[in-house]
Amino acid sequence: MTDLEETAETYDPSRYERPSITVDVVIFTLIDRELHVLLVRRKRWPYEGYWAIPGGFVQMHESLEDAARRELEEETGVRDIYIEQLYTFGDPDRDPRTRVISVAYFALVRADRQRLRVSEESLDVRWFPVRAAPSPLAFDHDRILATALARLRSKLEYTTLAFELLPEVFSILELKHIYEQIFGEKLDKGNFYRKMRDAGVLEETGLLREGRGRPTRLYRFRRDRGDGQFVFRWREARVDTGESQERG
Amino acid sequence: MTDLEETAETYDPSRYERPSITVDVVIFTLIDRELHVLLVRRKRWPYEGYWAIPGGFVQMHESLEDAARRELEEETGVRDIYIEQLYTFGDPDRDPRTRVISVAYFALVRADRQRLRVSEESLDVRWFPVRAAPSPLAFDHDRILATALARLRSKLEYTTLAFELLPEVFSILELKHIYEQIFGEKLDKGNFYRKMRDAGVLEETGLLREGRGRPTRLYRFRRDRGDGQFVFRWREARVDTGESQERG
DNA sequence: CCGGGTTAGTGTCATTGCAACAATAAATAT
DNA sequence: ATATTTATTGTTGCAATGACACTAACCCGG
Repeated sequence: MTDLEETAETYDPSRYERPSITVDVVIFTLIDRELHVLLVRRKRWPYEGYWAIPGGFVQMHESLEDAARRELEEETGVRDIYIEQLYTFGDPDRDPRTRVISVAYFALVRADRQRLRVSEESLDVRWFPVRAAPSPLAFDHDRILATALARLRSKLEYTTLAFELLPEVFSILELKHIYEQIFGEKLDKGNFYRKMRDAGVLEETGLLREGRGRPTRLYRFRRDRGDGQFVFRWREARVDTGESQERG
Repeated sequence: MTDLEETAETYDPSRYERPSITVDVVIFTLIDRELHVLLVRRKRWPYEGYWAIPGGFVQMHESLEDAARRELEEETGVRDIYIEQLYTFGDPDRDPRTRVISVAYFALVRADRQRLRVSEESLDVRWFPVRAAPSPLAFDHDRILATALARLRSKLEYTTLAFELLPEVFSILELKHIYEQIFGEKLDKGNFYRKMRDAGVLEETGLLREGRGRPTRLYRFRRDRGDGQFVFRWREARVDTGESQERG
């Protein structure tokens, strides 16, 4: 029942008709304090000319996450970033050519690390503000994008994920801006300060940034902490991070 | 880059070497007030004689969830239950025969619905108490089981999932027992009562169950509510529900 | 019929977390 | 100087929670 059932001798991989497997990677970043997503414009049928989430085939020797990282690097030139598996989309008719099952990943890139590189396989590659992304996207990619956004929102509440979107050094109010952007609601300045200070995940750099008003203290994210008891919670509502099911 | 790149004419599915795709389903239920998981004993190489999580091939025409439900029914005869996608496991060497990618699902069956049916494809099929499950399991199934348990624990905190493990009609203290079992810690009787009563997801049946002491009031789960603002939270700690990443 | 055992269910209260919002601090622009 | 802008800290009241003590309803044995 489990997995394949042949013995070593009788097993023949070509006996079964098999779906194709791709990984698609939803990459978010922050540009001009706004959340952006990376899309590529398709060169060929089907959905020629449509924008799509970058992705590609899983090769036989690499793990799924390796495949996602490889595709990501081929697409953007960025490495060593935050990435996690999102959901696997496998409706029989999501691709008109053949059965294609896509393991979707979800990635965050730092604002100061963008070195976008256009691939030869597509017409164009661009960052879109998530609020102004083209629609519809190719295949079921609208749904994948929506799932990624839900996951992002959900995890912001109880992880330290927001820091992955910021540059090395940042101010508390820049961090607050991210939360507001992604939650789509205003947060109280004072309460935000307190919560962040007390969370113990910020390291003071001693740096100041001059501006129109009082200069801002700049902080660094303490990676050593954070992956522990850390829980933000800004409101009661919970959104599903997975799909049908979860909110988890 | 996204998905396949051939045109209609040049596309040839056999051009690429492809992994095999299976679904594995981790099924939990409650027997004698204890959490159990369904395992099957393998008949053939590899891992002959080892216990494994039930699963099987995805057919070309069916969705992943349909595949999971079909396998589940073939294995247990149970239908119309709670099921959700868990995680996709795809390490290149997780199966010694060939590359096999497994989309794992996570299911809960009601205690009063078990009609276990042994399949012909395996030596045995049995419910194991999760605390006393055989180890190691076949393939990477220990890891899959651990992931499912983490997801279960996590979702109990903010969903109404616990009810899926109970019979139609139950007492509040039975519900409390589930939480205690799965969280592995004692909960306060009084606080539990209040929380459940105020959550607005219980419907009084008027029924009583006689026992040694004072009779218990029996309740029904209000499916109409629940999938809304409903949030239980019994402690601060959060565990990841996915894998590397989540808790979501 | 009375008191102890057992399980079910309610009340009380002090602590904590958090949100609203007011106040102060440190710079720039005119 | 004084207004303006942005940053940071204080105060306060409410609501959720946890610890724990208490009451309720049944059985049973004398």
